Amino acid sequence: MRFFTSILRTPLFSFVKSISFLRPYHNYSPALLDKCKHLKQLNQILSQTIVTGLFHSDPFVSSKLLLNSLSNCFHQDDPLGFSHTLFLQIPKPNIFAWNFMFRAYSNSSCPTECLMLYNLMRHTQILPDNYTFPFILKACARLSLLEKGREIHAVSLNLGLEVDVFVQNALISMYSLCGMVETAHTVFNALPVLVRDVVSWNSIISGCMQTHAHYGKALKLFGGLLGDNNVRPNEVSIASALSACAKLSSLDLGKKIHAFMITGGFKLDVFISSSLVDMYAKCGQTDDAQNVFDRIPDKNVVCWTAMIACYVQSDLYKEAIELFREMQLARVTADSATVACVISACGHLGALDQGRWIHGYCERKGIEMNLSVWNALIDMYSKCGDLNKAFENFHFLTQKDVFTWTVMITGLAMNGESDQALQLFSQMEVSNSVRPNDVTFLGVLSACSHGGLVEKGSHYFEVMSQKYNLTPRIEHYGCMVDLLGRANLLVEAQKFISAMPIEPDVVIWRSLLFASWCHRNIDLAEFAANQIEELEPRRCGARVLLANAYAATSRWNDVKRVRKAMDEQSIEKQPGCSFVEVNGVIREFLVDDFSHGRRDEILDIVTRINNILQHVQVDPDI
DNA sequence: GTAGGGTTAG
Repeated sequence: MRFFTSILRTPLFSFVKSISFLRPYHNYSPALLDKCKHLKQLNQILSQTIVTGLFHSDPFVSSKLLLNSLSNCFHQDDPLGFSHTLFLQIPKPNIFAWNFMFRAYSNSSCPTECLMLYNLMRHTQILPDNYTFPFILKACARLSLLEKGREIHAVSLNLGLEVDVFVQNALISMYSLCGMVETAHTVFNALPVLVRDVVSWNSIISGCMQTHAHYGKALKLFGGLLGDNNVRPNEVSIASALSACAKLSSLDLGKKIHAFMITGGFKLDVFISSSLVDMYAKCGQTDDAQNVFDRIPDKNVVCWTAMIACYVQSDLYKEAIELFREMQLARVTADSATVACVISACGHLGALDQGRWIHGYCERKGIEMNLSVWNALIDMYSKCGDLNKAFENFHFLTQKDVFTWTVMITGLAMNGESDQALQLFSQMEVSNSVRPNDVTFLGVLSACSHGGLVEKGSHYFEVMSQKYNLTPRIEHYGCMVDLLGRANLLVEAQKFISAMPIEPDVVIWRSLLFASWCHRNIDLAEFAANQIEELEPRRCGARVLLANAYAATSRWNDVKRVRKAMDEQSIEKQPGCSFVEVNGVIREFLVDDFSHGRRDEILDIVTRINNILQHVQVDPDI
């Protein structure tokens, strides 16, 4: 192909062009071109049209050839290069040829090229038409070029396209993707009711969803679409509405839309099914998500990822990794969204070997390493205790977002590096590129708590609301109680709880109970345990801690009393549980659980597994 | 022309 591309630029090409009038025209056949699926065939036809002169004299022929090369996309590394060269050889491309190029570039990885070509066209006699504008506006939207978009809008008005529904729909999308939802609404409202179609509705709905997170507004608009007698919603409308329900965790409405879909005879395609899986997942309905997922016949990467993400969101990390494995066996290649979820699962399990393997998998499979993946990796390495590797990746990133800073700060805090965590937070503030959010402050406060830095903690608690206008959530109050409690400031901790503007939950009382136990304050421990019992009468955690507190002060009768009460109410102690990675295999261990064998037996099994693994050739991607 | 999945958390 490269050979041919270069031919187009050579003097030989000009020579053939100049003698082409000598040849007859009858070799070209449009029907033949429609069937052409290989570069070699296209080259043959193209050569014929050049030799016969048709390529340069008949705009229909050159446009048809261009369209064929674009739709076949012959070269994977540079999918549009060949077509672009071909296009430049057309002496006076008609509007069809221009629009083919605009369409291709507006969907490509370099939409800028679309605008460059548009500028080129504006220097010719050819005027844009109603097909041109949607492509150019899409390129503006993808590049967030609001001013350029406005300019194009003005040109379209000059050409009298204010009631063309294709152009208006593209304007709605462009304005909302450029952050101008209000203007998008103005365009939508200005469309005569009989002109509006389902794409107009879908465009304004997804506009509300994408950049400004106006999920409630999106659902109201979906209601408006249902009430529009001239338009019937389609699969795109349903997918957007489900996505809004997912974002709002609105299970009732999500179920209603699911029912509406079934009764309305909508096609349950892989797109809608993925939205359904996600909706049930975000509403905490793992079983329903699983049911929908199991029934999807041709599962693609998106629905696999939606289900893996569902497991991660429900803290089912082992299941998430297992499903990823099944996805490998189904020969579906993961993408950046999938690996971000799976890496997160590895982090939560402390599965460093698996996490490293997935890092390598990304490199082997050429998965796009976007910021979400790097953030998940940094988080995974620090959760697994490999702070050096986490830092190495953190420093490697030239662009950092609020997740990047937050995972690193939190990672340092949880590894006991409080001073370093606070230093990094200062760096974040100085860099002034990213604004910390409420989760960043959870990291900062937990660093203070683990380092016993009471004054600093109180300072940052103030900074959070006063400087950054962030309202502390129950989690932040929890950090503060933990901070005061660990520092043996039990009275202050109790006062702090009383002064909280929100009702304390069990986690707050558990922190106080734990601190009271550590510092042997039995009265306060009893008080906190009572509070927990009121909130969670069937759970045993508080009583176990209280019994431990009595034991720590040798109050054996009280220990017996608490244990007896637990027995009488048939409340059993929940066994502690932890995950251990043995040569990349995640094993779950419970306290007093010998299902994996006794210690020497476990070691024996581990040795045997190691021996087997040494002699087995495992496909590294399965 | 419009559509689905992702990273941080006491």
